[in-house]
Amino acid sequence: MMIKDQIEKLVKKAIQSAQRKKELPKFEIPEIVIEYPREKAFGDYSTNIAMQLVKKAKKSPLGIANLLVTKLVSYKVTKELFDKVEAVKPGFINFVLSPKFLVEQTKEIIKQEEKFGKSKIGKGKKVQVEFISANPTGPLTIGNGRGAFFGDTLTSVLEKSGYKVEREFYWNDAKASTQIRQLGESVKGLAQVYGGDYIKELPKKIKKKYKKDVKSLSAEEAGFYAAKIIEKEVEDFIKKKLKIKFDVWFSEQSLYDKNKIDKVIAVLKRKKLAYYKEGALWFKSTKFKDDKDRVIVRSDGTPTYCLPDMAYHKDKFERGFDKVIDIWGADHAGDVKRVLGGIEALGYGNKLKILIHQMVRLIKGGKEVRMSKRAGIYVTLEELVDEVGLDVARFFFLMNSLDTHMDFDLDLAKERSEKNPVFYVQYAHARISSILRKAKSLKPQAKNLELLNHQAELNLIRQLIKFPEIIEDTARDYEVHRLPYYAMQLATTFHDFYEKCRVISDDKELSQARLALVNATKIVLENVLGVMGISAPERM
RNA sequence: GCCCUCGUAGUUCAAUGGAUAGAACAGAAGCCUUCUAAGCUUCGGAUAGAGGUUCGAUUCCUCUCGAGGGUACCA
Repeated sequence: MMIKDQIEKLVKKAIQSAQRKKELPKFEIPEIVIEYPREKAFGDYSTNIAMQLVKKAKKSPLGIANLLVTKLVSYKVTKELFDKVEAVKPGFINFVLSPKFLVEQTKEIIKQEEKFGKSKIGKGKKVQVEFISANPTGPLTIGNGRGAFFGDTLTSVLEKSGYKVEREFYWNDAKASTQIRQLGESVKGLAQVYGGDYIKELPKKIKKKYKKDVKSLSAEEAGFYAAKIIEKEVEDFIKKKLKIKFDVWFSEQSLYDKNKIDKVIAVLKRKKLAYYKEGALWFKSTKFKDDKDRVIVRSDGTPTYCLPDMAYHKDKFERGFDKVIDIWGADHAGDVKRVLGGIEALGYGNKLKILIHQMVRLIKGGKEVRMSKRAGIYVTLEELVDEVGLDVARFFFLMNSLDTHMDFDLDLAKERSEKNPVFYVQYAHARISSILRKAKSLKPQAKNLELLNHQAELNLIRQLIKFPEIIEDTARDYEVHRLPYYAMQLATTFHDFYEKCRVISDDKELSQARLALVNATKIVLENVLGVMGISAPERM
């Protein structure tokens, strides 16, 4: 059990005990939040429950805190876990972990190795995460980088938390869609909807691979073949350069081929959620909190994108996922209500979670440049990765919360890449590896750990044992940017330990203990970097 | 117009309603005869503005200003 949960339990027990003895009136106990205090002086964990109970208990916050602390310190478990539990104005209860407990945890880390941080909160649950899902009309841009690295890392976090996870990429490759037709027109040279050099190359590639002359193809077919070529290139790029593995590459066209589109229409009609107006078929999405009803089949008989969207999500749920997470850019934020309404209409309730990331603004020479795939103005993700390296690119994007509107300056990114904090974290790992190489004769094992009593040593352990909580919190709230910040904090704590405590010395027993701690740190660093898809170098 | 995000240090970003708002980069000053100085130590520097709710607001509510996105029988 995680230490946070244990504290929560203990506090709850203390409140209940006080209630039984009529020291506190009867009331329903609210959720007990355990947090990390900002200041080290306030201990390792802290709760504000006393202040929350003021109204219910009709007592002063500090009075409640003191009462609870009296109860808490009388418990046997408390004595084992904590050095100090104290009530502090204005009414916080602070917990300081005991060195004994910290040392025990270090053993646990070494024992569990790469399994450290795993939990069972997702046990038995199947989750699908769909991300990137860029249109097959051109290469991935830096804008796609956000969803790419976020999605990849989130799935790793979920896997570590016990979920069975599938990664899926959705290709909007339907011949009936406007963009594929327009792509075809661009390739045939009939229109210039999509620009960029790669468009000019496509007729040759189509000829080579499919033995077709684009001139003899319809716009739809030319677009479809062009899309297939682009898809292949993007898939290779994602696999080889981004090192992201998707389990499923889903084709929108397949929904048409398998008549899944018509089935949605049938369901909506049966549920009386579709109606004809002005020659078009409308979905009554206002019934599901959408701002207005949406056309699903145009008066010319072709479906709008709403329909395949619904069919696609219906298909996902028919595959038996307990939860489906979609990661979209803010340019699709307007579709959220409609899609949620759509799946509710089809009977899949609230199993869908849509995460929106804000756009990446491209800055050049201090000025914003409008990115446009259509106009061929953009920075590709490949350019960025080639320029700064995958580790830097991943860390850079992962550091931002999805809500942040990112300003991206390629020149600045290049200039700053060598100072990217990812190196700071990796350097900690390289230092550790170096120490372990030097100490080959002394095998790092969980021996003499009780000798670890220096503040720098204990602080390091404190950071290490946060890792499972970091993973669990992230699996719950999807705030993935927590990970890089944790990694930096852990590196800082390690570097501090390194400055203050020499690992290999004449004192063999202390050396062994410190080597064990260093080894535990290596394990956690590899874990957190691994989850983020970032390498942990042995040397730098 | 309406809807969704966002506005924090010179810059790029953090901060489940909590205690003295944190980092990194940039700037100033120090630290290598000892396990990697890609490191460590110290200093200066910020919540767009105005109200409100709360014991307590960067966080919640209202308004103003500013930025991005969306508002199609385009995707």
